[in-house]
Amino acid sequence: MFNKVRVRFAPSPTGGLHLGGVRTVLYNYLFAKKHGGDFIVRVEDTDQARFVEGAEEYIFKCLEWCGLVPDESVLHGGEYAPYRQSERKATYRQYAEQLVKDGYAYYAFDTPEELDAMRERLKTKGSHSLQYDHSIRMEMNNSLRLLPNETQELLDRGTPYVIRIKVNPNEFVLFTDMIRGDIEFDTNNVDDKVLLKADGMPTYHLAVVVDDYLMKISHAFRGEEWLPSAPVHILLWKYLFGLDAMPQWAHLPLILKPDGNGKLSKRDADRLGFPVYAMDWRDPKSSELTRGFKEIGFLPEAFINLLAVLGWNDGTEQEIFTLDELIEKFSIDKVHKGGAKFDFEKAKWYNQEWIKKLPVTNYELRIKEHLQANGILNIEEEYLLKVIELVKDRCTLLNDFYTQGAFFFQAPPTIDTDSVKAKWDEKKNLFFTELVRGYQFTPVWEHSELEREFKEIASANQLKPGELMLPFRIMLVGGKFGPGVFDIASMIGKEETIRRIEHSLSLLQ
RNA sequence: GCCGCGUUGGUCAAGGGGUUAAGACGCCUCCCUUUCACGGAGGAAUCACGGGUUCGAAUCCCGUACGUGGUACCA
Repeated sequence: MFNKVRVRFAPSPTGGLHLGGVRTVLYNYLFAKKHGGDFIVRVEDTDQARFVEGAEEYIFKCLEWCGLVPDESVLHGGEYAPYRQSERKATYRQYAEQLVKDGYAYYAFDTPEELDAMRERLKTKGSHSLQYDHSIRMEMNNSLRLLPNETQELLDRGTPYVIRIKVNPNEFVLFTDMIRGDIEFDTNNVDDKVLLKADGMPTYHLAVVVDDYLMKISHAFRGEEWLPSAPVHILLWKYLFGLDAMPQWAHLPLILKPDGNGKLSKRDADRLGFPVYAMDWRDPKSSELTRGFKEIGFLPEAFINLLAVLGWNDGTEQEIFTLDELIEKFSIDKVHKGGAKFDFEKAKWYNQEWIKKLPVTNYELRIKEHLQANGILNIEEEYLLKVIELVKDRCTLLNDFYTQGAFFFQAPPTIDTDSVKAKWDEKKNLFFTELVRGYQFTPVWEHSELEREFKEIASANQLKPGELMLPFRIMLVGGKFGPGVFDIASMIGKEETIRRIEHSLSLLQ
């Protein structure tokens, strides 16, 4: 009988939720749901210096938007509460002390200045490593070097200290990563990481192991940037709970910036003009706003979809997946080892596909919001639906519905008369004057009737419809884009059509 | 510097000893369309490099290069 699958996403509430973070959530979620397991969100707020107001609520809002609902979290409750590490502070100390007692960890009293000095010393000595490790620890101010009574005295005096893991040299730490296979670390290269900070908070290293144990996590997914510290975690598992209880690890590939190299960061987004955060994030200190995928006009279905296939595919040609399909088809051994460069063009393509795939009613409200945000009020439901149907093929983002459809609601603010002027003459002027007169008496204001009449007046004036269509379009739309002209005319109605023709005519005088 | 991980077209990628090395995005050409899109047809890679192993390697092994991550009382 296997233990129940339990996975966790462990964000630290320090700012916007990065794309890579959402993908980590997604893979966690897919894996859990595929195996009938639980998806837990645990807030890793052990660094009080980096705490950011509102970041936690923001993360949950992003997850909600994405449709990735946790089974247990600070918000959703659960039997392993609390799910906020700052509220579990006392627990970690207990385990840290236990490690000291068992000889796997020690107290270190070195001040930050002393640590700097130590690194400086090693640097000038030409050392390969500047780490606080087995090679240097007997020269430092810690309970390993000090006599027991000296240590006790420092402790009694309330000297600030940290607890560090004692990594033995000349050993090999081996483990099997679900994505990368067997990985081996030489403990000579592993440093004595701080487990418990001077403020009594655990570092990530201690907290992740303790909580994964206490919360019965079965599989641990995290970014590749954690790989180098994996041996510390494995050692901790060995010393504290035994390797048998340890979850299986999976280190996910990174999402790289599209140009150059390196991890995709918020800076790149600003530079290249696309978002990296799931939703808008406003920094409470600087009040600087960083745009999110949601607000820029992405559908959550598309966002999830494009993230899922950035580093994973099911081996077939399928590219469009619903969440349910992803749950069904996801498998960890199809996840790539190498990082993937993020391609915003392809991201937009996914959104476009989802706009086409989803029923309009799914996102109609969001389009309405975009229109309203741009000053188009008084939107009638039925009319909006027709507009959406007419322009959706040319929209990749939700706010494209404004640029592609605004003229259905209001006269274009500018008319591209330059595109007309070159071939404009009195004959055409006359044609449109007659068209206005004709349209005034059109009995049925409808596509085919309008087109029939248009062509009739054209041939009466010995003009080809072809050379009149573009001017007509520009009069109604303002530029060279949009659906069929007669569709537009029939939509905006007789009065408005005539008004726009006359307005353009006056501009062309 | 040291340690780890990675490397198939511009990008995402299939492919795991014998293939004309899929497909998608983007780009270009053409068709459709009296606009723009949508849609359709086509064009562009010998798999980082060098050695092996093998009758045969993008696929296995070893080096090198390059990239990337870590090297904090941050996660």
